[in-house]
Amino acid sequence: MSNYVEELINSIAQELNNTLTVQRRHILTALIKNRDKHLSAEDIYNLVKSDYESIGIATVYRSLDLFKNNGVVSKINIDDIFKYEFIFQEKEKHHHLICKKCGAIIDVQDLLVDNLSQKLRIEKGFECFDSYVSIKGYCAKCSEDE
Amino acid sequence: MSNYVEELINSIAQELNNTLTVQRRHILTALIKNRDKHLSAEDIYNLVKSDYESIGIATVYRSLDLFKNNGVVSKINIDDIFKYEFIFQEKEKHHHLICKKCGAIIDVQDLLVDNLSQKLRIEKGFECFDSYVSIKGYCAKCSEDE
DNA sequence: ATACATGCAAATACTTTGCATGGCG
DNA sequence: CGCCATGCAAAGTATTTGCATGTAT
Repeated sequence: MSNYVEELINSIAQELNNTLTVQRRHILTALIKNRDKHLSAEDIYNLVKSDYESIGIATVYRSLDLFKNNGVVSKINIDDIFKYEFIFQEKEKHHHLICKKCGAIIDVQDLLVDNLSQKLRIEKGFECFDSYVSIKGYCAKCSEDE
Repeated sequence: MSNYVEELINSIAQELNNTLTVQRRHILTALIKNRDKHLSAEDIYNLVKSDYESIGIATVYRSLDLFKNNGVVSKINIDDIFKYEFIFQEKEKHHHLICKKCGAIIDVQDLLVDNLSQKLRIEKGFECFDSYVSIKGYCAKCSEDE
């Protein structure tokens, strides 16, 4: 495993009061290594199983829930299926373009107005700490094919 | 039922080639009357059941799917549960502020930059036709209580 | 010894499907 | 008649839970 991934995981371990078991480390590793993909609970289960045979699916769900509650992963819904993704920076926005034709999921950032938090606080009194944006349409490739 | 709701349903019937059965009318009515709420499939089932006893849950799911595919309702995911809402205007955006404390769901519009579609087309070649935004945080009331 | 995490299997949603029936052109 | 929508029940998925066991302080 790369030093980078290892360091990242160790810093998360500290955040979680060093409660990172072997299983949880495997799950995090799978998420970090596949940060460009969006994994379902079962995807993660299978990935971990390939080098930690005895993992149970319940542990995967329990761990993902723990990570979600600690802001380590985000649980998103793409076309009626739940997927999990590692959150690299606290403030990173998780915005997706979803192609309705080929199913491609394109990550984008900074779609929202910059001062959104401030605007919401002033106009609505709403204190936001997480946002999720999904935009459906046709990706570049599929638009051409039209 | 108000004339308004009835007219609305009739216009949808036309869009769907007049395939609006009694059951589907009931489901639509429930959705329209509760347009300020976000209903789960079961919520809808129970609402319809109260004045159309024989409705089956499978019909609810099948109808909601039909409506979704015809752009009549949108299926959104709020805190890991699927909810359905009637779409009043073709171009209306489905943007929500979700309070993590009291669970309030506040609809907002025009959160995104105005020229988003154009920007996406130019920068990413992505042709968008629908967007969904969910922002989590504390609503005005719960922020105060902090 | 205590507390908590795990794996397994069973239980629980939630949603979809097969099929016989029914309504409508 | 032929077609499609329906209700019911059964089957599928996806996820959660109970519990005995294991592991680490």
